[in-house]
Amino acid sequence: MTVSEPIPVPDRSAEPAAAADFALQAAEERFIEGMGLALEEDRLPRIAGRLVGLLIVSPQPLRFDHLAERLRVSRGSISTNTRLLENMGVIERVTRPGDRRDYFQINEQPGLLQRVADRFRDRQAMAEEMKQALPPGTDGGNVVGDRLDGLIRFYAVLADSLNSMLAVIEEAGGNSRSGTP
Amino acid sequence: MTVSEPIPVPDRSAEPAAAADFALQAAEERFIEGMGLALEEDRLPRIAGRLVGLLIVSPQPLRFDHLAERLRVSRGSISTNTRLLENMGVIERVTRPGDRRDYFQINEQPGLLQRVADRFRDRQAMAEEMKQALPPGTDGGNVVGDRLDGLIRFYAVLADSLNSMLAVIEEAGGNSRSGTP
DNA sequence: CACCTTGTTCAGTCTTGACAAAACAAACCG
DNA sequence: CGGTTTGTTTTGTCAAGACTGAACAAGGTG
Repeated sequence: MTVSEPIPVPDRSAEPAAAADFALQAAEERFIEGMGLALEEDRLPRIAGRLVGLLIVSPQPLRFDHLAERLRVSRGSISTNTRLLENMGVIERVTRPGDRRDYFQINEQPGLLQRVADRFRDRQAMAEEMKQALPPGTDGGNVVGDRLDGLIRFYAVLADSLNSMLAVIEEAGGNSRSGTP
Repeated sequence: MTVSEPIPVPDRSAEPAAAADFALQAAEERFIEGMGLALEEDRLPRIAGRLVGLLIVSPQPLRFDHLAERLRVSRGSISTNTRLLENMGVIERVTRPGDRRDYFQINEQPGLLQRVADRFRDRQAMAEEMKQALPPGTDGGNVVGDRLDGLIRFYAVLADSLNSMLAVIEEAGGNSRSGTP
C-alpha cells in the first residue's frame, strides 16, 4: 500500500464525450472485456481480469466505489478481487492523506512476471526429476528420455524468455511501465 | 488415427519389479500426478493431464482399458478425455490390424505448440488494438500507451519464443520427439 | 442367432467457485 | 454518543464442469 500525492479525481463520466472519444470508449470496453476473458483462462475470476484491464487503461488510480460502479459488480466482489490482485502484486492500493477512500492502480509488474516464470521453472523441474529417475540405458532409442528432453526444453524456453525480459526491465530502471498479466 | 506396426503388448505389471525399479515407479507416479495438476492449471480436466503424463512416460502405446485400470478411473472418463486430447492433437489413437482395441500414444507436438503460441498472439493483438485506439498525443508522459507497450511486448516475447522453438523442431525433422503441454 | 468385447454417450451426483446481498467492523463526524 | 461512510466478511444461490455408472451401439465369435 502506497501513499501518493494528491490525485485529481478522474471523473471521466462528467466530460462531454467528444465524438472521437466514442471509439475510444468502445475500444476500452473491448479491451477490458478481453482482459477479463484472457485472465479467466489463467484461472483468475473474470472480474479480476476486467479489473486489470480497466486499471491498465486508466491513467489515474481509480476509486474503490468507482470500480464497482463502472464494472457494475457488487462492492463485495471488488473487495475480494482487489485483495486477490493486490496479494499477487498485480495492482496496488493507493491512499491520499486526508482521504478515507482507497484507490487502485496497476503495478509495475516484475513481480508477476517472476511468478509466471517460476511456474514454468517448476514444471521444468518436474520433468527433469522424471528424467533423472529414468534408468540410464533404456531400450531402443530412449524414446521417453527424448520426450522428456523436449518437455524440459519447452518449459525452459518460456522461463528463459521471461527471465531475460525481466532483466531488460530491471536494467531499464523503475521508470519503464509494463502491464504483464 | 494411425495404423501402426504390430505393437508388443506393454504389460509392465507382469515383470517382477526389480528393487531399483521401485524408485522409477514412484517417480512416474509423481510425474503423472504433476502433469495432472499442471494441465489442470491450463483448464484441462485433471484426468486428461494424468493421461498425458502417463503416455509421455510410456515407451509403448497403451491400451484403452489399461489406461482406465492404471489411472483407476471409469472407462467413460477415458473415452471422453482421450477424445478431447485426440482432438487437440496431443495424443494419437493407434490401432493394429486384427486387433479390435484402441491404443494411445503421445503425439509429436508442433500442433499444440502452435496453439499455445497463437493464444499469445491473440492477446498481443488485443493489446495492440487498444493501443491503436488511443488518442495520439495523450496527456503527461502517455502512461497508458507505455503500459500497453509493455503488455504487447510481453505477449510478443512468449509467442516469439514458441515460434522459434517450433522452427527448430520443424527444421530438425519429424524424428525429434517432444512433449509440449 | 445369442453372446461377448470394446468403446461411446447419457443421466445423475458432487464439487468448486463466482457472485450478490446483507451483516458486520472500523473510522470518522456531528 | 448516534449516525454515516467505506471497505470486509459471511451466507446463500447459482452455474459449470468433472466424474461415475449404466445404458447403449457396433462389431466380432461361438
